[in-house]
Amino acid sequence: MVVDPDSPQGRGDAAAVLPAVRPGAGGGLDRRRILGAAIEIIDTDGLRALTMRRVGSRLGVEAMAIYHYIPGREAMLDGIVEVVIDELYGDPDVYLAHPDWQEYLQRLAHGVRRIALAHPEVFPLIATRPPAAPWVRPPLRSLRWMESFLHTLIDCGFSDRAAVAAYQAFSSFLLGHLLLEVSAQGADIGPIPEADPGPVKPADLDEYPLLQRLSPQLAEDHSAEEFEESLETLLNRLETFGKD
Amino acid sequence: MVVDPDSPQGRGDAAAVLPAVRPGAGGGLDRRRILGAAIEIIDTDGLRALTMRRVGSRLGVEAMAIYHYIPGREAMLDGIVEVVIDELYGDPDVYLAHPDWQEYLQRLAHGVRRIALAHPEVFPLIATRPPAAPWVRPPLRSLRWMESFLHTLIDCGFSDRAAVAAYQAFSSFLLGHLLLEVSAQGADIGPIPEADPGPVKPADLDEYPLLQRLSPQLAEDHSAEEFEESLETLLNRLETFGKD
DNA sequence: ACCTGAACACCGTTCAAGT
DNA sequence: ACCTGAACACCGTTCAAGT
Repeated sequence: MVVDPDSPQGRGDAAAVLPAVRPGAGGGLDRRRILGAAIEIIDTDGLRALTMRRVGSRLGVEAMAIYHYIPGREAMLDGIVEVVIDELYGDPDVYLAHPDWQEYLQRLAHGVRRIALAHPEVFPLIATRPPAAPWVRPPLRSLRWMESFLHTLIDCGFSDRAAVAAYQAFSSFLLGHLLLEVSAQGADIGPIPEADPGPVKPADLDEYPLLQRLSPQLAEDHSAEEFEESLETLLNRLETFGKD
Repeated sequence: MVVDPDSPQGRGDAAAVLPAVRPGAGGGLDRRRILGAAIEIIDTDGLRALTMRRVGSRLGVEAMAIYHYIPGREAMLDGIVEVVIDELYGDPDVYLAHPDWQEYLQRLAHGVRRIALAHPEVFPLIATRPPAAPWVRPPLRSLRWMESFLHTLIDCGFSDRAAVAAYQAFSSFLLGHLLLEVSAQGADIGPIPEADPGPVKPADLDEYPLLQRLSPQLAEDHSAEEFEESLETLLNRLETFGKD
């Protein structure tokens, strides 16, 4: 039909919209700076816009220069995931001593949620990249956070098994909720930021009387309250794990 | 690479000799057959191997022929998601009258789980493709299933609001659990089916004493039981929604 | 009516060469 | 030491042309 304006070959000026991080002179390339540029590109133009060549040009450099710091595109994606979840370490709300494990998990959950909402286009990557080991679960997919998580719970009297079960249940909760939340706000940027077609072509809804009746309620966004409620329920459930 | 041995028999000259009698028999290309080939490619070689050219060659046809049935790669991905979740309709365990909503949700959940495990490389697509409307939630992302879901619950005495809340909670549960489950079994095929590096380089674990101690337990796979348990918990929680 | 050949713009990645 | 130019093998997609 019509050429997709945000497809890679579209306009190329898109690169011009984002000012190069450090025009020309560029003080030294490094892994961290490259990953930062990549994350900015994803945040503004979506995953599909992430290209070795484009990351290079954002840094005032040819694509090939990147290979001196990061051994390829796959490694870049892994690095992006790592950098984004590491933002948790800079979050004073999370990285602190906590009175009890409930408080710890509350802060941790909200910290991860903040990250997901700040980088909605990156979160699917966090959710689906293969983890370092099969027992490392997204979205808390760093050994450091796993250690912290398990340590805190065991310190609070959880048995080893209960702590492990809690990690798994907590991961599944966060993954489901947050992926749903970012996907609802249009992650993966499907077609185009084109004319909003309204809430689904009404024609489609004709065959679904219930959807038609409920679509106003379906469209209401209660994700924040839902998150709090489900988190509360989860914590209560974990409490029963603790005593085994 | 190598010609696929179970691709449509014979050069397609047969189709030239025999005028297409029945679309979808032997030689005729159609949307459904194309999507089927695409799904087989993903199942066997992963998402990254899915290429217009490769789908074409699997069907004994040039890549460009596909564009007469499907308007591009994005549309193909959407079609794949649609076809895979539509497998639910063929599942007699699911598509049946049910004594109560608990039974219905149980069967539905297990049906979706079966699909996820049958197509672990497709599930991330189901999880992350932008849905038709923001209120359509993966993985139950078809209007038809949403209608069925809401209808069943409302028939069982749920209020409109409670039914909607149940749909959302159910979606989040399925998404979290199943994405975790398929990602643990190595979805998104990271680098290559190369030499298995064992369960994480032991060097990494040196700094994480707890992970070291718990790694045997972390590696145990209890996903099936966890699924049952969490589903049970969810159903109990939904029961409290019902009375509002 | 249905498919193809050739072409285009863009990829990731390599490697020898430049500074 | 750090980056680039040129090249290669692959993409998705178009369009006019073949049968």
